[in-house]
Amino acid sequence: MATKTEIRRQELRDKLILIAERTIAHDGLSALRARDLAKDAGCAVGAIYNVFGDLTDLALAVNARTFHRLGADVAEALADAPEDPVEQLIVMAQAYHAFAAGNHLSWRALFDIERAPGEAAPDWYLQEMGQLFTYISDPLAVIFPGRDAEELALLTRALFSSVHGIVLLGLDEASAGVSTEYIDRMIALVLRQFAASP
Amino acid sequence: MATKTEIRRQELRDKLILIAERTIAHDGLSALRARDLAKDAGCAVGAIYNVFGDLTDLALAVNARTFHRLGADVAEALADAPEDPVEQLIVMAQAYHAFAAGNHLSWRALFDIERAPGEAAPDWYLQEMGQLFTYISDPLAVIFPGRDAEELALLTRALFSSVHGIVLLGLDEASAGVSTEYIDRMIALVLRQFAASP
DNA sequence: TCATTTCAATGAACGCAGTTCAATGATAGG
DNA sequence: CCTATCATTGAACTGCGTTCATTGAAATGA
Repeated sequence: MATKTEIRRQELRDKLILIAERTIAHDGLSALRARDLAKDAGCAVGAIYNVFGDLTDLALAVNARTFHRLGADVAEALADAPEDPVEQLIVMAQAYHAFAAGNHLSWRALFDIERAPGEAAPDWYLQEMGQLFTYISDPLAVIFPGRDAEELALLTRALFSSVHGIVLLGLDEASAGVSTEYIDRMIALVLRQFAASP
Repeated sequence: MATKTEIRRQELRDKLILIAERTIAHDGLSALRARDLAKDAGCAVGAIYNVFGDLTDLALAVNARTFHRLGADVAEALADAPEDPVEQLIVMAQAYHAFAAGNHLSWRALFDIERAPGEAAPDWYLQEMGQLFTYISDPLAVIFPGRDAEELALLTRALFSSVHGIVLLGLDEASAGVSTEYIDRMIALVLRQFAASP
């Protein structure tokens, strides 16, 4: 049964995630502080630890939502993309870039939580990642019909990592607002060049 | 004149950098603690702040040395590389990977110090980065003789970022020791494919 | 050489984090 | 309605980077 306590727990959980989401988006992961969180949520600091193991667990809950939004953005871009598989790759990669640029601090938080060495990635992470990889490998299979599954998987990972690297280093020095255009050009350059000779 | 005080200052500086280098290499940037440092160096905690503005300055001094070692490794690999420009790119990228894998925590520290938004990157960073970019753009100019300077610069940045991304995400899940081989294969795949149609 | 000034070295103390836990208060079951 | 249970509380604990009044050594000039 759903006891009164359980309901309050769930409500506090949701409220904390919402506040943490706002905090991370505005001021970054490092601005997530237990006392501020408690004040904003109208609860005691200890209450946070009844609902989350620690602040990292809360941040991971936020990351799960962020990753989900990211996946949705990429999926939407793919749905509106032309049929040409190379253009599909470019559109998705630029959607990835647009999300990272428009949600910079939230996106950074996705990678700024280091899990202990040897610890497996969370399930939702693998899930969403697998979805993204499918979006990529489908057009790749059209572009490179001769390659076997293992090579396609390697290509998929490699391309995702490449786009991620371009966006990561590009946004790092995006103090001037100039670089957004350059990042999109780099993405298109790499992907077009990459797919030019099947 | 070199006063006794200045000599002691310099000696302490060097000793602290050495200890910090060891600490970061063994246990990562987050293991750099003022009190441990002082104990290991045989000085008071306050003495650290006579020589470095704060612990970040010390970590940056370590990073400068790490980046220099990285540049030297890549340069050495390039010196031993065959004449074919594509192979040169691959050899350098794999040397980058080898350095990152063999100096994982030190290499991570290069990117884990976030500078304040709007703040320019340190001079030594731009210097070494420019050197690396030259190593890349030279073979690229041979592979793509038709492209103009701006496009070559963009290609250079894009390729560096791509390799960086492949190594970064690859090493992240290198809990199992399997992935080293996969990372090298992804690098070769991307670079060969990229350079296949000039 | 010695007196005096100057400035480096010290480490206890400060502020600010995350996290804990004994005391308190509300809730669920009889 | 009573009572056992368990959630909630916030002061206290720990550990961190950093500071600063005090101490002591080094440089300076007579």
